[in-house]
Amino acid sequence: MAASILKDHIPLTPAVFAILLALADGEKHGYAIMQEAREHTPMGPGTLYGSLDRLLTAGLVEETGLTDDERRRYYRLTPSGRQTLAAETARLEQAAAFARRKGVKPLTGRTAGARA
Amino acid sequence: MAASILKDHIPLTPAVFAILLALADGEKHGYAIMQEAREHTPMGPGTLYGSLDRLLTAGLVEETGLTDDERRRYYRLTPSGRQTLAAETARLEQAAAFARRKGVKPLTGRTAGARA
DNA sequence: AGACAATATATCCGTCACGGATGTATTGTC
DNA sequence: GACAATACATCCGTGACGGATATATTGTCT
Repeated sequence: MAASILKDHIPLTPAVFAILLALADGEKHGYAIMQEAREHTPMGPGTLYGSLDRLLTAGLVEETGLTDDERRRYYRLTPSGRQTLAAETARLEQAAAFARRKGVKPLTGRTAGARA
Repeated sequence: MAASILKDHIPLTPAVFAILLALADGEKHGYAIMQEAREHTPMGPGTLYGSLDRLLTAGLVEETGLTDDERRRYYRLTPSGRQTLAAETARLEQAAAFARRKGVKPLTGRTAGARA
C-alpha cells in the first residue's frame, strides 16, 4: 500500500515544490538548490536545509555520496520524489485551468512582470 | 506604487489560493467556501476562518453585507483580490510549464486522478 | 602574504499559518 | 420534541518558514 506515500505530501508548500523542481533536471548541491529556488520563491538557508531534512526523511530526496568539492553535498530526486513532483505539477496545472474556467483573466500591463 | 500590495502575498499558500478560487465565480458564504475549497485541498474551519480574517485585513476579500439567511455571511473578492488570484494563477502556470520544460512527465497509471 | 568577499553547510529560534477540537445557535427533518 | 446538518467562531498545539548566526573553505584583489 505504498501508493499513499504520494498523496501524503500533496499539496506541497511553494518552498518544497521549488526545491524538488530545482532537482528535476539533475543532482545539485544545497547552495545551488537554494540559488535556483530563490528565483521562484523567497528562500532562507533555514528553509532550505530544514526542508531538505524533511525530504530526506520522507524519502523524496537522497544524497548521491559523490562530490567534486569537499564542501558540497549533492542531492538527487528519488523515484518517489520525482513522482511527487509530477503529481504536484499536475495539480498546479489543474488548479490553474480551473481558475481559467472560472474566468480568471491573464494579467495585463505593469503587474504582469513575472520572474523566471 | 500600489503594485507591491500584490507581490506581498505571492506565493499564496494552497489554502488561501483555494479560498480565493472559490470566490472567483461569485460571492459565497463561509461554509460554502469551505466545502468547495475542500475539493482542492484539506481545509479545517480554523484554516478557513483564520485565512478569511487575514484576507479581509489584507483587503483581498470583503463582506457583501447582504444575506439570504440570517446565519450566513457572504464574501466577495475585491479588485485587489482578483488581481492577486490572477497573478498567482499565472505563477502556477509558469511553475508547471517550467517543470514540463525540465522533463517532468505527466503521471501514468493508477496514480493519475484525471485523464489528460 | 594578508584581507575580504563569496561559497557552502548547518543550527537556533521567534513568528505565524495550519487545522483539529470544541462551542453556540439556527434550520430542517422525522 | 429530538436529532442531524448547517453556519459561524475561537482556542491552541504542531510544525514550516526564514532571518540570524556560526564555521570553514575557496577565490580574488592588491
